[in-house]
Amino acid sequence: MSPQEHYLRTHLQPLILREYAGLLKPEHLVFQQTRKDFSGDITLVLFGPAKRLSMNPLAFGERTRIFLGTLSFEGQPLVESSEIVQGFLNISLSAHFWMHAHQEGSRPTPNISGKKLLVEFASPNTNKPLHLGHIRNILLGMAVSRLSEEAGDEVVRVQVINDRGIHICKSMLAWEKFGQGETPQSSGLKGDHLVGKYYVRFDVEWRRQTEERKDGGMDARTAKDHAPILLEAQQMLRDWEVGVPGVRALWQSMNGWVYSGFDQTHQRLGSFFDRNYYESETYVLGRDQVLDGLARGVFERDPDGSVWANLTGAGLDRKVLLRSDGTSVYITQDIGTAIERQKEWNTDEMTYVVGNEQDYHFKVLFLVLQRLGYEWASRCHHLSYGMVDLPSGRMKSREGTVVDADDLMDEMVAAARDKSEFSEKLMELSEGDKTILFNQVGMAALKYFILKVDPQKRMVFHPEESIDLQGHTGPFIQYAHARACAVLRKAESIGIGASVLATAALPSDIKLTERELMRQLSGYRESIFASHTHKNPSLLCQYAYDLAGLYNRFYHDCPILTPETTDESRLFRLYLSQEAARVLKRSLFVLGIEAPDRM
RNA sequence: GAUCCCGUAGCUCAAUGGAUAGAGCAACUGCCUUCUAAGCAGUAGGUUACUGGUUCGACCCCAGUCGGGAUCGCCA
Repeated sequence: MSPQEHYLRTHLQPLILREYAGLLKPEHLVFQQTRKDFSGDITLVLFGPAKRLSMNPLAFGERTRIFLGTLSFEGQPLVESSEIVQGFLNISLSAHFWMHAHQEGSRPTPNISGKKLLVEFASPNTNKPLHLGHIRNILLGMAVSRLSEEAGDEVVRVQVINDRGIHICKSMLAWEKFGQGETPQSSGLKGDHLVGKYYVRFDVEWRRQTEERKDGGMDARTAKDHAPILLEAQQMLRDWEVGVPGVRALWQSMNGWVYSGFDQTHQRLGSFFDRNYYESETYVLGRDQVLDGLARGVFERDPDGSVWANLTGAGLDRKVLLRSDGTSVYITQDIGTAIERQKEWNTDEMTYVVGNEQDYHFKVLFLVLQRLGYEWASRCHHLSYGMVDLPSGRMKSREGTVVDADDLMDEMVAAARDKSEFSEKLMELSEGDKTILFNQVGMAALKYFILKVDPQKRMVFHPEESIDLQGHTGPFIQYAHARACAVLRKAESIGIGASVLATAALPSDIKLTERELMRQLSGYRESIFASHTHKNPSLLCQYAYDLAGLYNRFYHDCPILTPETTDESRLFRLYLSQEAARVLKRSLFVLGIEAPDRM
């Protein structure tokens, strides 16, 4: 809740108790920011309360309006003006109040919540490099983590790396057959890309064999499912499982290449983990829990020996948990991992950042955990996000339309460089500093592009057009910040530094833009809170964009260091610049975006 | 077939059940000899897929229809 709303609610309480006791409660009041076309800061919607009181909205509004007129804030009238328009009470609060409110609301909650959350994200396979889909996942995971931290929680970041299975065997086999000993060192290829190359190579060979056999008269299904290279890969998986030393050694070295590649990508993205889980270690987990559940009658066993959870009562299907041969399936492992992790970290909440194609899987998983009697299952949350599509539809590795994460970052950074490499403003920067800057700007464009969209929704990425550095973008917000920094630098150079700014006070007269800037600043904490509770970074994106836009307008409307500006206004405007810069930088930080001082 | 998600300007996206549905891109018009023009100001662009319903009020909630996507494996 914003400071202004909180203040009004609190101070309207006496009126409510006195006049409307029993009929109206403070929570029945609905406030919203006043729309642009009307004058006012905050608006009380009159319809709801009026209805509860069986009153005319106008009458209720007028009585409230008069009461508000009697309120004071630190010895001065709280309300500057107010008017009722069509069932809305528009209230302008005093500049004096805004001076207080923006300081109050623009800082994160000071106290630690004591809550510990676990966020699982990224969770790649080790047979190919990361792509745009992973980027969305990772950025969401990092952003919700930071949001939680900003809201006062402790966060544990983890990922589960799918390092075993037929997919990695395919890469390994193809490398053995066609690789001629190629390594990242020998070829200069990034490790994950090298392994991905052999995954593709496998597929090419597999298709070749399939076609060859189809031409030989075999039916398509058999040709594909019994192609020699696939059989070899399956044999390799069996060898891996029993621990054949050669296979294990190759597996370790190829996975090692992939991890060093992933590390580079994560470093550029600014993502990190407190703990990695490897499926090669966790895939055996969960079996015991399932058997235990079976013994307790939570699950049922079919005649063929397979074990099932019957979820039909909850509107879902029956779900197999153990195969008839007693081995685990995917969800078995997830059950085991969740339980293990809860033991290890004892968190208050677990969030899984996973694409919405697994919505059903997580419904089942949480329900099964609940049936097993784990009360914390109700605090598990699937942060489901939509796919990133291309204009042509879904990315398909078969058709080579997958947007590679590293390539994409390179392109964004190159676009940032193209835009301003020869800009006069950056003349004094060294080449090294420019490189850092263009990285910051390019990555900001990419991250903001992803994060500004509601996670739940599918989004479309245009390879050419989406590389945008103007308008509703990350660089726009960075730019507002850099602008403010430039003013502050200049001020400092003429002797108005931070210590002087600390003495800034409200001038006798302020412009609308200055007031709006204070109002926007006052909404920071509320924005963090909303983004955090809804696990939706796009809300914070919108907030930061609005703040940046407002600062740009302020910058345009309110000259600061010019002679005609009075001393008190100059000081105040510098102070507002400092505050805007601070909150912009903080917002960007939570979103995982850097805020350069000049650009 | 069943279930879930989505459908808003030419394009990409906003809008706790509240006022005349907002931004950006693309198009067009202005604004740099003055603190950063990656900016500011403006023009144009809409039957919120469609049909009903709920109510003081619906892009939002409910029912149905149409379109797009996903899931429903002893795959992961």
